[in-house]
Amino acid sequence: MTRKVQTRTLATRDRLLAAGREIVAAVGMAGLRTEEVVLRAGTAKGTFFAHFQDRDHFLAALLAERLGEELEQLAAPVDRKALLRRLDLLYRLFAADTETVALLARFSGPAGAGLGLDRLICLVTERLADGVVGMQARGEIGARARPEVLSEGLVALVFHAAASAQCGMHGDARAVRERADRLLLEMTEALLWP
Amino acid sequence: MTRKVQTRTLATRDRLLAAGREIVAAVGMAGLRTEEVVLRAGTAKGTFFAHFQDRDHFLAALLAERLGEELEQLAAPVDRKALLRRLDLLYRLFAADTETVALLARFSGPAGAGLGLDRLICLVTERLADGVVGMQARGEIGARARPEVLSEGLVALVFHAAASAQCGMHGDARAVRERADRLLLEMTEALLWP
DNA sequence: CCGTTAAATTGACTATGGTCAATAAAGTCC
DNA sequence: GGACTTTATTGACCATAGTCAATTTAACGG
Repeated sequence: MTRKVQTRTLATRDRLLAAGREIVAAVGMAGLRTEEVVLRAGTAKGTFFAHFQDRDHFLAALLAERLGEELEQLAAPVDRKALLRRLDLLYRLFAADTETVALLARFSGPAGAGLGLDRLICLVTERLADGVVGMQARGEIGARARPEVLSEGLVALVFHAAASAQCGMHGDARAVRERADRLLLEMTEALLWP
Repeated sequence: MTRKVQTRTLATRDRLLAAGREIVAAVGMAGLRTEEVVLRAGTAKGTFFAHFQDRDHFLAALLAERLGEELEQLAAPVDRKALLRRLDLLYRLFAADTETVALLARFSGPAGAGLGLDRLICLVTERLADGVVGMQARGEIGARARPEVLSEGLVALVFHAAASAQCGMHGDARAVRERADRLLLEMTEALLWP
C-alpha cells in the first residue's frame, strides 16, 4: 500500500534546494558541486540523488523556481506592444547564461518530467496564445497560423536568439548579441504581419 | 618560432576520430567513453585531451563529420517544394537522438569554434538563403523578412521541432513527434505566406 | 650530423557525479 | 505499545572526465 509523503521528506528537499540557491548565488550554476550542496544541507550524498535524478535535474528545479517567480503571475499580453515586451522579457531571462540555455534546451520540451521547467514554459506559451487570440480577432496581427502554434513558434525563436547570444561568448560578444537581438525582432515582425 | 603541423599530429587525430566513429556506430554517442577511444586509437588519455577540448567537442567533431556528408554538397532549393523538402531533411537529421539535439544546441551558434558544427550550420543557412532570394523575387514566398533572417528563422524552427520531438522520449513519443511535425509545418507555412 | 628548441605524447593522478547494500525512521494494524 | 512494512537516509565505493609534470619525438639552423 502506498503511504502519504512524510513531512520529513519535504523538509529535506527544501534544505537541498535552499543550499542550492545559496551556492548558485555565490558561484553560479556551473560552479555548483553536489558535495557542497549536501554539506550545506546537512545530508548524505545519497539523499541528494534520492530526491533528484541527477545534478542537471537539480539545477533545472532551481532554475524553475527562479523563473517561476518572474513568469508565474504574468497576464496575457493585451496588444502587439505588450506581446513584444513579453518576448523581450523571456529573452533576457533565457539568455542569462550558458547553463540556463542548456537546461532550457534539455528540459523545456512539451513532454518534460511534469513539474518544473517544462510546465512553466507550457504556461507561458499558453498565456501568450491567449493574448494572440484577441489580437488575431482584431486583425492586429496576422492569422496565418493558429494562436497556439504561433505562440510556440515565437517562444522557439526566443530560445534560438538566447542560444545564439550565448554561443557568442567566444569572439565578439557584443556583435553576436546584437545579431541575435535583430533576428528575434525581424522574425517576430514577419510572423505578426497582419 | 612556430613550426608547421606534423603529419604525425594529423594521423593521431584521425585515429582518434576513426575510433570514435566505430564506437558511436556500436554503442551510440551516449555510450562513448574516452578510455575506450584511446584504447582503440592506441594513444594515451592525455593525447585525446590535447586534440579535443573535452568529450563533447570530440562528439561534436564526429557529428559534424557525419552531417557534413549529407549537407556539404546540397544546392540551394529552387522552389517552395524543394525548400520544404530541405527543411524536412534537416529535421530528420537533427532529431536523430538526444545527444545530437544537445550538441547542436550547444555548438551550432553563429559564433562557434570555427571548424565543425557551427560552420556546417552556417553553410546550410546560407544555402537556404540563396534559394529564398529567388523565391522572394518571384513572389513565390513572402518578403516580409530578409532572406538571411528568414532562413535562420526556419532553421531555428527546425531545431525547436527536433528538440521537442526528442523531449518526447518520455510519455507518448508518437503523439509528441506528430505535434512537433505539425508545428514545424504550420509555422513554416505562416512564414512563407506570399 | 648535432645540438637546440618547439611540439606531441604519456600515464599516474585528481575531482566529482552517481550507485547501492545496509541502516534508521516513520507509518500501519492489531 | 509491539510486530511488521514501507519509506528515507547513509556513506563507503565506483566510474569516468579531465589535468599536468615529465618524457619522447620531430623540426630547424648551422
